[in-house]
Amino acid sequence: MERMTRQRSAIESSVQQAGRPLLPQEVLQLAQQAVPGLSIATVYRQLKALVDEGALRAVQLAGDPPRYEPAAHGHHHHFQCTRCQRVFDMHGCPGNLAHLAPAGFVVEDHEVTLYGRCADCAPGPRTRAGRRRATA
Amino acid sequence: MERMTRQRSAIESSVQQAGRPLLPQEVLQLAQQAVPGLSIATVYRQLKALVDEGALRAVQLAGDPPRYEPAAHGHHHHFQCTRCQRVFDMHGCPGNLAHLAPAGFVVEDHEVTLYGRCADCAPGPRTRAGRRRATA
DNA sequence: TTGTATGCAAAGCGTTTGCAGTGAT
DNA sequence: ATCACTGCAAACGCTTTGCATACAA
Repeated sequence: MERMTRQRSAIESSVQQAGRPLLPQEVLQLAQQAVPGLSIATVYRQLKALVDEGALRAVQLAGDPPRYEPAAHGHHHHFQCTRCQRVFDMHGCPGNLAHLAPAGFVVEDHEVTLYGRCADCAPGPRTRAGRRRATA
Repeated sequence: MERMTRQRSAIESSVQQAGRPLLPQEVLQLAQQAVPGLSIATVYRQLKALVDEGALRAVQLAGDPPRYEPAAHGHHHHFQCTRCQRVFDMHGCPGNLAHLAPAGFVVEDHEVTLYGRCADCAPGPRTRAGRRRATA
């Protein structure tokens, strides 16, 4: 079975603690803080293994490379900031989408993604100079 | 400006007449019926140019490479068959999605994709043996 | 004639994989 | 002592790009 290596736990906990879906490169950078010599190949291998085991889920959107998040988060959708490109979780689900499909089509699943400005990048009166970026 | 070459018109009309978003490889195959020597590099170059000019739109979903459709189709969403992987247009739009975003987030756009079985690949009573695949 | 568009092949880029060495069990 | 895991580098698949030629204007 799977062995508990420093690499594996560093990769898994990076994703578990991130609070938003992470790119493989972001996982590498975070996990390298715990395991300096960590290679990108191991990140890819472990991310794939963790997805297969059901610990993580791949979030694929709009031509971007896949991001990874804890599978425990349950059904939800995502919001991508058009300025900083980061992806955030959204709670709630529009539901009742099956009627959009053409006649004779069977709907099994759905994906909803919103695009716009995250709280940090939003324009207008709420903008404060010097606001720090959300936890990476 | 853009020159009207055989390659360009073959590529554009392939996408215009397809009836569903096409992958670059599919565009190549269709356009090669009109221009046998057509190269994949030219397909990529022209697809990019046509998107920049506003004639086509790129449809990007779930880790797949981008597909291309006529920009004239207006706002709509897509359905991807989990069996044949083809992508189809859906008319209609759930609307009222902005409330899903976290407080302070500004929604500018949205993307909705349904997954399931297309009419050709649907299970159950409608299935007929020997049914031919829809026009590729 | 002029310069963009093309075809070919090489280069990129993110991801995957073969291999021999490392280290968890 | 095993044998899965790791790092490295080569291999991959898709897309882009450099370059000399072809051809639309």
